[in-house]
Amino acid sequence: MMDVTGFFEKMLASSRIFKNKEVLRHSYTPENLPHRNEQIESLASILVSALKGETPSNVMIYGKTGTGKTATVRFVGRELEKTGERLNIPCYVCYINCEIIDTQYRVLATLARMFDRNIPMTGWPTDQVYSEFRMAIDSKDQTLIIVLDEIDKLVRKGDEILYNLSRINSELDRARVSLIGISNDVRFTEYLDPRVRSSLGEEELVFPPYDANQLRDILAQRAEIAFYDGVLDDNVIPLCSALAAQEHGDARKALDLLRVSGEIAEKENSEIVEARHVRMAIEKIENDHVVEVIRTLPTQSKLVLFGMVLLSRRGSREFTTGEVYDVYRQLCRRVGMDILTQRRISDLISELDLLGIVNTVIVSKGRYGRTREITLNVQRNVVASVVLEDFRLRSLSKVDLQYQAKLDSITSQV
DNA sequence: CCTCCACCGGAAAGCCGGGTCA
DNA sequence: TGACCCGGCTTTCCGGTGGAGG
Repeated sequence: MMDVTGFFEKMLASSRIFKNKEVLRHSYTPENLPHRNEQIESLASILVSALKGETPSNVMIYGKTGTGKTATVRFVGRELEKTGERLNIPCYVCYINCEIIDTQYRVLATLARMFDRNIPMTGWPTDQVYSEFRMAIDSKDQTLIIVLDEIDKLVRKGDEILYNLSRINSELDRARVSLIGISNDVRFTEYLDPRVRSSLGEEELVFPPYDANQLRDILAQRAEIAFYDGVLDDNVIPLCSALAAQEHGDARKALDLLRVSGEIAEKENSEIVEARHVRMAIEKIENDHVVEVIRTLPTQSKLVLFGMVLLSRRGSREFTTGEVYDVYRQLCRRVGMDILTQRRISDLISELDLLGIVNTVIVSKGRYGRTREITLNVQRNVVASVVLEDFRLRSLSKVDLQYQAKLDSITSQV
């Protein structure tokens, strides 16, 4: 039997990089938020009504991912609750992520459960859940701030819930409710009932992306807690910030980059994190992303992609829609899948282009027609190994080489 | 200058699984 | 429960096209 305790201790002791890695995760809400004072103050000035026993206006918050929307709301919400407690004025902030809780029923059930009501996962009429929730909160004089993060995800399934929540105050005697909606899509309100839209958008806050300098401050602040002193090379944080700033000023990406850089350094038992680790991290993140994208592709698209891998192993790097379609058809027969039309495959290829997995250019070869010229944009072996994970395509791995020979003989004849 | 290749890409309709409503 | 609807995927049909070769 292995000495497990010693094993873990050894691993822990060998980590000379991270002091507290949790700080670099998205879920962490820091003690203060650099470069968000303006937004914090605006939000606080709206929510302060709650401490005066009034109903705060509803707020819509817009901003791209990684601009600190959620962190700011969490932060201000926490301060509000703390202050309320101190002054003995009950204020509660209910945070709901609509990407996970994405139906009217589940939102109401989750809210009601926060007030200790027992609601079954499913089965009750929605009205009943609603009134259960209403009674739960109306039991005493209090202010409730309901935060609906990623609210656009909820709206796709109908705005009834928003309508109900936005007019709930008229059915309450003692409690007060106000809503905060968070969205990264500015246009989502277009699909709303005008009444809901105006009620929800009483106040609006916009979170601009961070620039490189701001990101640097954010990273520096977190790095201090996350890393041991002196393990970060001086140019690591500027590099991470600059790279993330190029890419839409997303603080989440910057933090990921920093964390992965540290993980890589740790794995290779390096004493310090250097610029080269950051560059490796970019590659790893990029690669993981590509793998994930390919993995979640429909099987048909994977087959098309696999055909492209085979084609690209041949002499020339680029190939046409027609060539891809021919190979694709043969692969379909091999694995016993339905053959889609060329029109459809053409669309699948466009999607792959959009995803950045391939590059396509429409070229005219005069007499020999007009077609897309396609090049693979990712490593062949990565594509092949991920595609072959698909259980319907397993049989291809054996076929691969013989097939390659056959393909070569066909193309050499032409 | 015209032809004609090999495909592009829009429009519309069919199919299918899932959800809704009376 | 069955009628109905919806959205995603796919097929069918078809007009459109840049440029090598005649």
